[in-house]
Amino acid sequence: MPYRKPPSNYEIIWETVSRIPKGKVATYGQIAELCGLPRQARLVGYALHNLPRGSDVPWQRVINAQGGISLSDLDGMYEEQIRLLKKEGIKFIRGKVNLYRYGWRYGWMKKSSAMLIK
DNA sequence: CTGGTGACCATTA
DNA sequence: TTAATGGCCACCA
Repeated sequence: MPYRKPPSNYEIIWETVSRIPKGKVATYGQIAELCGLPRQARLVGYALHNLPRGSDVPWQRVINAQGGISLSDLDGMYEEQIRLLKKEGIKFIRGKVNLYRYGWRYGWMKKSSAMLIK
C-alpha cells in the first residue's frame, strides 16, 4: 500500500482557511474547530504567520473573536488586512467587523456573548 | 526531553 | 466600555 504522509496541522489549517468564501470572515477559534483542533486558536495564528511565500491562502479572512484584527500595526500588516477585506466588500465599524453579518456559517453557530459587537 | 512562545479566547471585575 | 487574568497546547530551539 502506498504510504501517504498525513497532512500537518499547518496544511489542514491552510486548507480550511482557503474554503472561507470571499466576502466572509471566520475567527481563529472557529477555524481550529473546523480543523478538528478544538481550543487551538493560537495554532491557527501561528500557522498563518508561517504561511509559505506566495501562497494564495486568504489569510485576511481570519480575524479574532471580537471581530477585530489581531495583527500588529508595526509592520503595516494591520492596515493591509483591513484594506484587503474592504476590497472584498466587508465593512468596518469602529475597527470591528459585524460577525452576524459577515461571519462564515454563523447562522448555525451557538450564540455567545463574545460574538456581540458592543 | 524541556521550557518559552503565541496573527487566541472566555470570563471576570 | 476596557483591562486583566488564567487557560490552552502545538510548535520549535
